[in-house]
Amino acid sequence: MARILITSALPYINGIKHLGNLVGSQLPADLYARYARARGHEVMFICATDEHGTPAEIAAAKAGQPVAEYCAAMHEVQGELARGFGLSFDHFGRSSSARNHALTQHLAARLGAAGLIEEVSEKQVYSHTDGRFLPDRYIEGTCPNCGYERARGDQCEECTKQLDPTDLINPRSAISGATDLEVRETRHLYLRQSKLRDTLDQWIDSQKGWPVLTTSIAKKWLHDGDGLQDRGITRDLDWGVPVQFEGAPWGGMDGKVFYVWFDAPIEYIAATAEWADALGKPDSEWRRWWRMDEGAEDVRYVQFMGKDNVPFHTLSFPATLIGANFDGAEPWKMVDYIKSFNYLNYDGGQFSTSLGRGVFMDQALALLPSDYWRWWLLSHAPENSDSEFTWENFQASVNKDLADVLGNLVSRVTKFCRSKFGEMVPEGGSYGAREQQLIDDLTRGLTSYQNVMDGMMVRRSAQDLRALWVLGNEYLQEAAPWSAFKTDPEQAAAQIRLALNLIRFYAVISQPFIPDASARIMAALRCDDWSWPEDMAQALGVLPAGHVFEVPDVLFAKITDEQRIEWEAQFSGKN
RNA sequence: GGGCCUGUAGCUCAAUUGGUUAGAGCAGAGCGCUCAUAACGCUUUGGUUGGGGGUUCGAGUCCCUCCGGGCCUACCA
Repeated sequence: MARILITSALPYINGIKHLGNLVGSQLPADLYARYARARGHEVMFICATDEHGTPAEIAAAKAGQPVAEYCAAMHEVQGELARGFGLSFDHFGRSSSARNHALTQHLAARLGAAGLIEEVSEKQVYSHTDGRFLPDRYIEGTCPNCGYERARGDQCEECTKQLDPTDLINPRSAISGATDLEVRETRHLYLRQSKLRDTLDQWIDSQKGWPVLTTSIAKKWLHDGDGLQDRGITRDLDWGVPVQFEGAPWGGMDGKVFYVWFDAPIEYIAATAEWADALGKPDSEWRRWWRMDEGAEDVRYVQFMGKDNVPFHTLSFPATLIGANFDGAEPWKMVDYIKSFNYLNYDGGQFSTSLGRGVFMDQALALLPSDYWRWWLLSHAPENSDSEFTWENFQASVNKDLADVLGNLVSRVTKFCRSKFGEMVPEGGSYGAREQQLIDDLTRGLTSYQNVMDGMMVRRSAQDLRALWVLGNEYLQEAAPWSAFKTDPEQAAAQIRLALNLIRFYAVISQPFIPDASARIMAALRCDDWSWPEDMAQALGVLPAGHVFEVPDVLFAKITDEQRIEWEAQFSGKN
């Protein structure tokens, strides 16, 4: 038994996330958390909403709400959707929490004490109409290079030239279209992460077996050009963690907040504190997960995220934690493994919130139970390259894997038993060579499944699980209890007794992928023994002869062609 | 422009890191079964591994080059 700390990248607050966001971090993290718990490990699974930054303020303004109200409401919405998808967070926190305010300020002060904070004066574009400073990407204008009229302040998407906002001709606010822009001088704090470059480089090198995607992105940032650059960690915004606070080692920072990417990862820690608070536990309970000197030395920490999040998790967040321990007084737990994902595309293009293109979490749950989505998304997770959602593929995979291979197996076994023996595990007969072969095959298959699950090989795990389901159909075909019943009912009884236990076994091992269906199987079997199979023969004897069960409803109804066609049209984004 | 990833059967993906005849699932074809959600099982068709060149006893894997797809490039998060 180990202690495993799992965090999923924080979903941003400004709207409902689409399936691509889900499969890139929260869903695989949940798969791993559920599996780790099922294997008997002590798990702390943390997620939260990422609530600061310009987009949150703009989304709130659009919704006509104060930003705090907007975030509180969206947090509830996202939390409800997370529950709908069966995401088993130990705590779903908020980066705007008091805990995160305090911890972010504390860590910033520590970085200041370490000499890793620098005050920098820079010029930023201020919009009078919007009443705010505008990030480069929120300024639009004509590209001086190619004449494209909707170039953004950081880069022209037409000719890909890198730009400064001041390069733009006829600059305007992308939020309001206002042209009363002004360049103002403003002071900000920079994290001097360049000073930690070699430390970070060695730390990355010392990690074993990280995905190429993770290390290559980190290495790029460490060594590209002049190497790792210092980074501004404050912004001129209202909504966020105040930079000026009591005991701050700097002055004159009133009215500024920390940059969202500084406080967001810190929320992993703060959310664990929120967890303790919610349960009335003392601080020591969360600190034993995060402080090496307070019990976290045996914790294994795994992070899940999309590739766009990798630089912050491999560089700036570690720099924050390393810097905060400059004098050895605060050894924070650092990540042990970063599982990163590529993007999921939608039917030949990208998911698009603005165009209404693709399937979003709320829409998905309105169409089908979460297990359908969990299964398809996980079995097609974009681990090695971007992958693609198509309705045709979704229909085919789900119908075949869930309805035919697994659902129908449950159905044929329970219904056969009911018609021949009643809704009770039949007694009599004994297991022979074919049953032993099944046990051997299952043992081998389970070992492989466990290995790939341990290694967080998501697609491969789905394949292995499915292969285990198939073994059940193969066994039934060969054993043919419907034939045996005619000549030797006792043998048929033994075969069905095994098959009913097999179904329970499948419910247990499939639970990380399809928790609701697993729970329905277990309820129908009137069994609450979820113990992970350690010995296959024993696991297939959990339901004794005489145990009463009931035939469940169809586990997975098939997706019809009519439904598929309708959904294709509904989500094409052309309306 | 620079960097990284990627291209394998009609489709979605593997290939133990250079090692025998490139494998699975789906789709297609044939056979079997009749317990089951017209489900299941068995057999089977299908490949110049994007093109070309090179290194090697041996290349899907390494190198060069060309073509295609994608991502990142530090103030969206």
